[in-house]
Amino acid sequence: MARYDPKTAEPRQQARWAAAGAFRAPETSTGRPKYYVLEMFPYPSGNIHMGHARNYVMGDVVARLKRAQGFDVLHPMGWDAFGMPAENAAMERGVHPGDWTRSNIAAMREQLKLLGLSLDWSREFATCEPEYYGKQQAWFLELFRRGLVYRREGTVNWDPVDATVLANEQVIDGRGWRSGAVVEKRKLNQWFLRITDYADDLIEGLKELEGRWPDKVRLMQENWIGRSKGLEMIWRFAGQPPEGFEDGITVYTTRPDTLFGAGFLGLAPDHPISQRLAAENPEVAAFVAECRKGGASTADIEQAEKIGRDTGLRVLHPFDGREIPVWIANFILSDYGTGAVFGCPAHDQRDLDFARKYGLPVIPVVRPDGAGDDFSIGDEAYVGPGRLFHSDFLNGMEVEAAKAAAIARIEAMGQGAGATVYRLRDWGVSRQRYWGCPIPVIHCDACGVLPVPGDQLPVVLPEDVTFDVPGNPLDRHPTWKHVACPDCGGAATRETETLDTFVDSSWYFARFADPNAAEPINAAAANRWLPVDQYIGGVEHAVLHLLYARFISRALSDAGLMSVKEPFAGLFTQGMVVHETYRTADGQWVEPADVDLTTEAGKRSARRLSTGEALAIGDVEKMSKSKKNVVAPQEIVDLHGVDAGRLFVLSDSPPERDVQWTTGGVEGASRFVQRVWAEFDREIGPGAPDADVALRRETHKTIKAVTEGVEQFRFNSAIAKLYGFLGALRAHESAGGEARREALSAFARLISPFVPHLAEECWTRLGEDGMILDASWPAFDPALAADDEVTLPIQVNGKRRGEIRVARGLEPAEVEAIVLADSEVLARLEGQTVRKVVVVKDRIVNLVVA
RNA sequence: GCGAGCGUGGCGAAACUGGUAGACGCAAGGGACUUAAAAUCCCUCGACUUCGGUCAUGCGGGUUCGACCCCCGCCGCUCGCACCA
Repeated sequence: MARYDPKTAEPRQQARWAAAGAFRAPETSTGRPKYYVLEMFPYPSGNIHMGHARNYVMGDVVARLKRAQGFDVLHPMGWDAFGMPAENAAMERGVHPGDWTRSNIAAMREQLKLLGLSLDWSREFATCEPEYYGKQQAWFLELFRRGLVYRREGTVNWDPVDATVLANEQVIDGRGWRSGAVVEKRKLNQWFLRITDYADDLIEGLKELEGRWPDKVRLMQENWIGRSKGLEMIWRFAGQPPEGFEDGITVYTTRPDTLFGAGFLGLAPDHPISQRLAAENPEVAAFVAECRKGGASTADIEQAEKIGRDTGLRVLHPFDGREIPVWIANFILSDYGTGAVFGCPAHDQRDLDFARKYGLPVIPVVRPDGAGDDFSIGDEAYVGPGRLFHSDFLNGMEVEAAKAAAIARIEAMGQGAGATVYRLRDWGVSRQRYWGCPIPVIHCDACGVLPVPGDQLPVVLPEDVTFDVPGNPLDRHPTWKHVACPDCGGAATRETETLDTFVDSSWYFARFADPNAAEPINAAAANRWLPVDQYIGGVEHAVLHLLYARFISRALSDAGLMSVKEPFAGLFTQGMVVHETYRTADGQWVEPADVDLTTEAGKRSARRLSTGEALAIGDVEKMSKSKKNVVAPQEIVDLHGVDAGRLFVLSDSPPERDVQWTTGGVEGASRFVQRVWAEFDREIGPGAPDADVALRRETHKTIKAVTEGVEQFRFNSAIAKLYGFLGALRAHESAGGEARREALSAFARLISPFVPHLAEECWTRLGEDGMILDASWPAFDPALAADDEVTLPIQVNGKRRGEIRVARGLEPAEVEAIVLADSEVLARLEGQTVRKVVVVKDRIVNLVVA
């Protein structure tokens, strides 16, 4: 009996698949239903790690299942190839970002191909090539014409050392992640995409995704968009208004019911009125500067004390005419609502803290049921339900009714209207960087901002750039930006900013439908393949990529480029691959390949193979180069074969959870591979009636369980069933003939999504001519998948006291009769009276005794 | 602070809709084969036990014939958002 040798079998099968062009998705419909499986495409950092591998293997399992179930499957791969690391490499090592990126792609493509994934490589593309980003420029200009792209001044994170804008994620504790410099807030003219136009639609769309997207991700998106309903109203000045603000101060509130409790009006330090006052009064200017000093990091905000300054301005309460003081306060956000609030200290904790500090009035206007007129506020604002009091025409109403009444009154007075506001901001897409998609516009002093004419697209990045000084290489390039104005022909300049790389990944799934189309999106192909039926990736993109892609799909659909607004019908967010960490006494990290683990008296210890020194076993953490706790796919392929690695990353934990990589675990998977082969390598005997029937039952049960497991993303459970089935094959070793043949045929097909190379070898061993890839998914016979006898546990007062075997489907009354006549059961009861018998069909019997 | 999720053997975990808790794997222990080792195969493996059982799914209550599962209150961990008016 020959051992199974993955080293020869795996390349053999991969060559077979490649020769057959097996994974090319059909260009035209075959009449079979379509299925689009996609994993979030990788950034070409240079190496495929186990986290990537697990992600793609999950997609591969789905792709192979769907193919076997008779779908036309599209399962493509590409590269999210623009971005900062390539420029960092250029700065640190003098290599061109394009060369660095393309050689990384080549290396990673080779590593990926080791995994035996059923990918349609004919559709591969990288977003850094003009063939892709040129099409992106084309649709960008279409959105520009439709008013979804605009330019305005916005506040950005500016890194003064690298001389570039940083995304929020790249600011860590107020410092640039690369330079370590304290990040400044700067106002810059920036390009924005009008994602807020789609805020409602993006929320509404989430409802349709219920059940196919994780609740968590839908909730995160909903919270990120942050829709809230309330009242926007004007407070008129008492006395002389400041120049230019004659109308009053507009505030937004979600608690118009508490208007009678107003204690002050608060302005953000950046509010135009604050700015105006600061310009006139150095003391106010000093205060505003003080507010800004706090720093933008979350920790700073948490620590920051509430500070404020009375402006001396007074506004009139719309209902009772009281004069209300106007303060500038550091805790009011300039970019939410209107940047101004009315403070109701009795019913808002922040307002209460502020009012107590500065001696402002605290007027309770909502009291809980049962509280009297003396209901007052201590250190805690009352935010619960109740009825209004101290509130004139609102008195006695419940909160919701009072909100509606207050809004109606303000509307009738012409001082405001009900309003909906969002937390979501428009998407700032400008980056002062080289390695990105050039924004295809031209600035002309005479004609303004103009789109690059269609026949001049793509606007291609210049190759000859330098990275020896900080800042944007495009901006200092000697010739690239100087062009003739497309309108007047005069001297003009190109936009030197590039697009946020999240734009690149917001439509690639549509480009995969036809990656060579002349137009950005081949509508017919996109409409045929989209939406992506199953999208798989990390949860870290819950509100970034996944929100942007939903927005861009809507915008492109509205622009007529395709007609699928919701790009990802199903989403699965997978967990990471984590590994123990090891370090030497002097704190150096040691890679797992150099570690020898032993267990003695239940205590695990680690030694460094190369030096023999003792190592400390550290926490289990996400695999990372810095902690050296990485395992390269190549290592696993060399040691155990890729099938064992594929099996292990899916078998040990549920796919949404992190999986801990252990050598023991892969060895276990490798043993399974060997045992499966050994089972297929045995001759099929004549059989024995009892064993044949028993094996057939196991076969059909397994088909049912594994199919359901894979379809529901319970890969670990499905694999456990497959392990169990191998046990059944061995337990019923006398089974033979058709029963065994049926069992092995089903087994080979059931394991094929997980260990496709082994499955092909087994298929051939069974005497099949074709590839298992072309075999259909096994079907189960429901009658065989269920036993005809069941074991019913017998409980007495809820404790298990015995069991009986009865025919499946036996009616409760009959079961009851059998149980009550059972001598063992009667002996158990010791003469106690049975007061009640609970029988759940095919499940359990419970006797309730006195 | 707000929101969401999780908590089960030495470890990763299973348990469909409230119905035999711990499937499957890892580690460990014992045995077979071997001159020996590796590999392979077989057995044991939640705790306690007077071997009848008893106790066990973070803790404390509750609902139910019956609770890992539902409800209430705690504790712990993870993630997201964070002065959002």
